[in-house]
Amino acid sequence: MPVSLKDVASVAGVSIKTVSNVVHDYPFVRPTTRARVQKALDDMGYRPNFSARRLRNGRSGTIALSLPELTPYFSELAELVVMAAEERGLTVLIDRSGGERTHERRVAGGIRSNLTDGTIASPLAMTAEDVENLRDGHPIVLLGERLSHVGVDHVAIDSVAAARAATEHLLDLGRSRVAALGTARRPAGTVALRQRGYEQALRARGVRPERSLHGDVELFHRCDGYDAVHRLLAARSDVDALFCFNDLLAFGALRALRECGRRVPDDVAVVGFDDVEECTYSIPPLTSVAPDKPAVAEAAVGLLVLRMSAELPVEPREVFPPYRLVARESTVGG
Amino acid sequence: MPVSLKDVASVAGVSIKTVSNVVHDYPFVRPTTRARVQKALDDMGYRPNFSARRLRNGRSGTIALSLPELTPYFSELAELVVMAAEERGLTVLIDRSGGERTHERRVAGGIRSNLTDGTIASPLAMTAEDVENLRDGHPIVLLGERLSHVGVDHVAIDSVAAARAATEHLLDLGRSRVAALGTARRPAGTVALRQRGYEQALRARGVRPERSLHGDVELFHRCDGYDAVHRLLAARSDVDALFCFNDLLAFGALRALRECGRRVPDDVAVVGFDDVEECTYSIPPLTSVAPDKPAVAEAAVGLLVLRMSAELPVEPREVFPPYRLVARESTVGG
DNA sequence: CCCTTGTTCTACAACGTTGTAAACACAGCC
DNA sequence: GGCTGTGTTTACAACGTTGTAGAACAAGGG
Repeated sequence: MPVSLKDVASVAGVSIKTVSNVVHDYPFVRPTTRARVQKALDDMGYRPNFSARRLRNGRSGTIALSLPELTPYFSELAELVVMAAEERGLTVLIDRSGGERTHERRVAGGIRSNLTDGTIASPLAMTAEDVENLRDGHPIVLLGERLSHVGVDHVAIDSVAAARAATEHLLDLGRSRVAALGTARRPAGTVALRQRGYEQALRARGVRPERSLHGDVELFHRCDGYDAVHRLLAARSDVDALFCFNDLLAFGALRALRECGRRVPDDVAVVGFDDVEECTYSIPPLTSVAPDKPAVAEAAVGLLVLRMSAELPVEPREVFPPYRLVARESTVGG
Repeated sequence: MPVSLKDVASVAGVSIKTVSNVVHDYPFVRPTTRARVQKALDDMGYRPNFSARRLRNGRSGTIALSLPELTPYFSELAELVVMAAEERGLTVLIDRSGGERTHERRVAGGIRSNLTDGTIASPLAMTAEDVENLRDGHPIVLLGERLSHVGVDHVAIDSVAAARAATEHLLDLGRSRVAALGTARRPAGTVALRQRGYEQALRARGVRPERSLHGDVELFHRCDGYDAVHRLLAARSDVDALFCFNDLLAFGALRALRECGRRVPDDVAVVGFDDVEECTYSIPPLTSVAPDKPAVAEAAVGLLVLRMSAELPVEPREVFPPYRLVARESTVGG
């Protein structure tokens, strides 16, 4: 039995609008009236009805965060997005899209339909067309580098440069047979960029990229890294370094390497990507590319707020938050 | 510029209600009319306005999942809750409460106010009173064993029995100086239950619990486990087993043990709690108490749906999903 | 032909909120 | 007393939706 403005109004003996005015700290309310209304408000435990507000003024104060999965990196990012949004008085609706295209469409389409004022999405399976179609007027900010050609706001670290730095770090250690873990037969999006950075680094040192040093995967989970490393070592037992396209792959790799009797970093040096908290505690601790996650979250929310409050269409913007390579024992020894 | 029923109606040349009837598959619509309306619906890209629906019929089809943090266990659980809710046509709004009392109140109070139809909460800092006060009519299901005395639906594994089983597992391995990691000076909620199970197991084997085998922590993060183990080993270098109240503590412990030159499980056997995915890939893989997470999620959503659809007050129910101990190399060797 | 029954469609009200505009009270001033 | 201005309060409409009630029409039975 929720309490409405009407209920409060009748108890306080004023009009609905006056109660609304008190709730919103409208200045022209007589102090005595304000006190009386406030008391009724408190006594009755009034809570505004967000649906009605939203219906009335077209804003819900809620944004959607659509993530393919709640893996560690996305979880850490989600925490930061929630905090950044909170500072702006926004509530975040976290949606796990599962990376299935249909569902992601539903988010950008269905949920946005009046539940949220905007969406921050990390699209795994949406095409540029999907985004274009479903956006129509609904503010969207994309996380990650896919679809960068679409006219949409965009937040992503420079994956090519970061991947290149990670690979160079391994080369600097004197490793020459650096494998890439996370490649794909038909690389797209993030995979393509990291793969490019990896190859750039090799070529810059005069090392020829070899297909046999690719560890192809379907997904970016621990088990994919684990399986791929077993396959990789079977084919190329001389691998002496591993650049993993994300940390989960690296954790799977660490385990597989151990099972194959390779010491890390002595026999094989390993670098990950994302710098999730687990990196500090894995054995050995994992060297990783650390995107400035607070900056990513802040930029995403900031861009979205901007776009939500924009009256006129705004030129799509791209933000490239900083990153750095955090060297730990998986490359530089104990 | 969202499309409303009115817009579609005027294009299709029918009344608003007829469009609504088509949208809802109301049977008494002439096929020709239905086709005409459906075409307009599709052409114009009509999307229902959830706020208006919610306002009109008091249901939003959204439930809140309020978690203290997006740590691995909660992330895995959240995924399952989202899936369980999806099967029932519900959208989940994940809210990271941060474990701060004020915020958790806001969720059970503020957000519930008409954004969601119900709340699944894992309360860390709410008192029984808080829950009682803020519930009033709003369906709530609690995860975890705190506040079990409150008249609220409740889903939690039998923490005492599970903790006891974990401790017994260590004792069965012949360990006699089993430390508990995650204790508190003033144990409450989950901590108190797991501590009780731990002590029950010891006493059942005629082992006297010792205060010096407690590893007190503030929080349940990796770093807390790490710090506590360093302190513990400084005080009691004879520890030969470690029962950690959650997996993150255990991961911190694994690292600290390694730094102190203890081999796992040879010198110290380690058991965790929650069985997060990371357990399979840690080095060594971590023995852990594995709650049936899908069952937990299913039960929570099921109870909530029941309560949401209940006309009359329903007797509060408690569900205890099963759990099992998954033995891995951190206790049973490589 | 009227009456009933069934199908198809519509008008209206209401959910709770807030912006607009206007009403009202009461100063101070000509 | 009428005017202007300022402060305080209110009535009304509208946001998009759906339940209720009933209108309009056709078919079938007496």
